[in-house]
Amino acid sequence: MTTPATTPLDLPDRYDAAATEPTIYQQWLDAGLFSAHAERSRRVGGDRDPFTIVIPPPNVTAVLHMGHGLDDSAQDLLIRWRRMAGDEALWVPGTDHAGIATQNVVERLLATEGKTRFDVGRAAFVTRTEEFVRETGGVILEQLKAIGASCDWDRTAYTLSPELSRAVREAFVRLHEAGLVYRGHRVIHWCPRCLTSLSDEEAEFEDTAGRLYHISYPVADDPTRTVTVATTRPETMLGDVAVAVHPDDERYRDLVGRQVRLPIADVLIPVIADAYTDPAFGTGVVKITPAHDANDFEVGKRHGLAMPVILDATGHMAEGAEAVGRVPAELLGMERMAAREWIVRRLEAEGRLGKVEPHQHAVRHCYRCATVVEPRLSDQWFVRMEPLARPALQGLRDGALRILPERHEAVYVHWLENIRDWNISRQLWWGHRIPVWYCDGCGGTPIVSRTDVTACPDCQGPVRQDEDVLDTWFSSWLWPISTLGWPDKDAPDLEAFYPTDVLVSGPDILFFWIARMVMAGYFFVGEAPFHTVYLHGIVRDTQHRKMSKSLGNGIDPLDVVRLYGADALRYTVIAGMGLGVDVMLDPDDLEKSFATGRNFATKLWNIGRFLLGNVGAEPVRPLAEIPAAALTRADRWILDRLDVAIAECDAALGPARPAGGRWTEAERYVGLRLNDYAESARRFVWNELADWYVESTKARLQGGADAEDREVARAVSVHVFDGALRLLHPMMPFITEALWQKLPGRAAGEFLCVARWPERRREVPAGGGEFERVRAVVSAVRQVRSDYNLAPGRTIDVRVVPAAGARDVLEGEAALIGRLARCELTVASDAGPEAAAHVLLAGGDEVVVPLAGLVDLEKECQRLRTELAQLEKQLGALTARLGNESFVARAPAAVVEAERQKAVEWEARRAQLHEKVTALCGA
RNA sequence: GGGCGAAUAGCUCAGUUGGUUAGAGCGCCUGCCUUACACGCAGGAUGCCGGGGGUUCGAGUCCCUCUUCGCCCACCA
Repeated sequence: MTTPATTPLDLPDRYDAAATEPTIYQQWLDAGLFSAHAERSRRVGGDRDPFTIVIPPPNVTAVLHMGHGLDDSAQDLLIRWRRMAGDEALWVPGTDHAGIATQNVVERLLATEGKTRFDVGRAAFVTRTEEFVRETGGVILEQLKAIGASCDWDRTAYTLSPELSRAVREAFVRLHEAGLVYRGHRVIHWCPRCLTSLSDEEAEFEDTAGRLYHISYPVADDPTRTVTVATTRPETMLGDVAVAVHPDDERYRDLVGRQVRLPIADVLIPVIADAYTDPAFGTGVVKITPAHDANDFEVGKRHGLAMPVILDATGHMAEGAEAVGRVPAELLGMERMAAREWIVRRLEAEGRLGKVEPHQHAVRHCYRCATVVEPRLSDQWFVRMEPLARPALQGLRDGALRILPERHEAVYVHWLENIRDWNISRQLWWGHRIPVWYCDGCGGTPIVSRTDVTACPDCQGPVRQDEDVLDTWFSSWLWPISTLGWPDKDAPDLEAFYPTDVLVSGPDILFFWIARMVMAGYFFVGEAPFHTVYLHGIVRDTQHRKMSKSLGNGIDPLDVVRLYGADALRYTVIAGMGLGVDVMLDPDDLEKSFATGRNFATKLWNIGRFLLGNVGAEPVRPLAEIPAAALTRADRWILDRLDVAIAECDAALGPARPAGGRWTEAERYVGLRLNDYAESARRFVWNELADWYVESTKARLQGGADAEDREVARAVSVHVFDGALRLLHPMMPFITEALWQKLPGRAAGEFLCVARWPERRREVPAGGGEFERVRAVVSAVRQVRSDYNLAPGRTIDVRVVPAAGARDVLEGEAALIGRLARCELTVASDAGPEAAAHVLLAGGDEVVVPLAGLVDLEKECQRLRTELAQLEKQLGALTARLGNESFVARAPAAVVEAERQKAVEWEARRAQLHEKVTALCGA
């Protein structure tokens, strides 16, 4: 190894992410760079636009997985971008107490001790859970630091904190005061394992292969007749109170009003007519079980039917209210699936079982434990959603709110337009206790209160609080307002930072969380909580399966950080993050999955090592002080390319906020193309800065032949590398910060993290400029070298015959071309007679590589003839198009003009090629 | 059952309102340890843009249809 272990600037020859990243992160923290200052917000008289993101709060007991890695990388990118752009950037971190999820975890812990939560009791269980959260919770927030998340940790929130709990109570009470919270008695989704009710969203459909059982019920007053019902759930039949047919169904019209005998339970139930029945499905007769099916419940209400309960909370057979005598003794206490088997066998024995068909249907499952949900009749608290949905819909239509990708807007609208009331009570112990108290003494109306109630206001007697807790999402939907200080009306953060800006999330919680936040924002504060919803894709494995713990196909982001660094992780996921497109990673090959990011980080490091090492520590001259004439063609080119890169990155990231407060049609779906941003920045750094500018500047920086020119090269090099680091910083914060701080002229305590986002020096004119000519000649020579297998070390003679007006450029850059292409370049007036390889460039320059003994004239002619034939074909098509009157008349003038110009160029090139072929190869 | 989306190089995906010879990363092939980088450099190959039909001067892009896949929603037991 000839390279010294370290350069004078102390840049190791291999970037050590593991050693660098924690140090840098600590520097940012120590400097307080992530802390937002409310008073700087323009909304309260400051001079900065606020830019706020609230993190989708992970479950407090969660550990970081790749989904977070993606989600939080995107958020950090946006926050860092805006921070650099001069906004007062606030990223609010925090966690969610996650009612069912956390309770389940602690219950599993108790189970290892052979106990249930009922053994320890409510108070002790809650204490135990609090301890568990205190000990193990919040790990994920520490892990976020490892990936560089620039959250304002002083504002870390927790849905079950006293502050946020106060917001939850306030919200409940206000909704109640507005008549939007009510107690409802109806069939809801019940998880017999979690022992709680669930909202519609929490009871997820899953296609399941079931069976459709046909059961015949004898008609009571006609022993010769039976009616056959079809059901997927025979175990519920003991709760039947009727069978229903469609009012217009001729087959059963005469039976309506008569009775049938319910097998096994042996009770008489009526045949009723109800339009709910679909005559085309099954037999056209449906059994009605109001206590165990939401639809049947509605039918039961319409017909004033009894609602016998035959399953208990745990999903075991029981005789509840109005069901006494219906369930045979052997069945009592039997689990529902076993009961199904038992009943089917019994029906078969009694000759009541008809055909049993395989039946594919959607069955609801608990979203936390995947247990089949049991519809259950019970009393729950509900939120009337329709009034809340209206402004949320209007906000989207008005452009106060946009959702990217666009297609999700339709999903959002459809859900809100068909919104159903929200069951917010959970029969859990972990969560916000519902702020309702009952007085058993006087039995008056329930007391809904912001503060704890200790005695009945009417009779002074004892009161008891509602046993239930609120749905976890009832605290989550307040997140953008509660974390900023609501319900304090004059909370400084609320005034300075609300509404927030972008909400970043996967599409899976659009209904659970995002749409509800919008509703809460409008209802409680009167404004949408953010103007942009950015929905990214899901992380999947190579078989396109969602990464999950149970499948064991997950990737631990911390493994990736340890192996390749946070920057590599971030770059990889962001470069792969098309708008709304899933990101595919291979959990079995981290090397391959993250090579993109790791390779790019290494490249960047090496550019830095070279440039910083050769530029030295002396401050460079400001670009503005360098006369234009002192800039080389390469200098001008790379400065232009930087401007192009800045323009492309700005365009890809898009408008930070709607210019006029509302999204206009023109800008509504623009921006947040994170992968485009990544690609533009990468292309500039790698394919332009490293491949061309650094290569072409080596001699100027190292040679020292011309001290004045070296200063120019130093200044331009530092300027463009600085620009590159700024462009990359939101995506790769650590390595860019490490390099940036070593740029010459940096004072101690300066941070890229808060340096200004780059701005273009000028509009970049169209056309490649003179340096493009240099690049084309170099590429042509390299191609010839490769075609003829010339050893890289061998310097060859090359002649170039310039196009009209290009002589100065080529003569001026002959030395540079010679270095880049390893050749002795002479500018000639004609190609010369001997055997040589010829490349005719698009700009009209001709590169001639005489290679005595190597060049095969036949081959050269073949190549040139092929090229000529191809060009003639294309030119023919172009000429035909231009000769087409319809085209000329109907195509936009600019298009026609462009085609004309192209035709002129092609014709010139054709002539040149033709001449070359004639001269070289004869007719 | 309803709605939405996707189908482009071996793989993952770009391709903006129709307008040059359809691009990138990874992979692959050839040659190189050229004193920043082999996690690299230089060069290269690979596409009936899912099938069919239509609109248009012009279609990967718009319309219809078929096929395949995916997602969301849904009270047919």
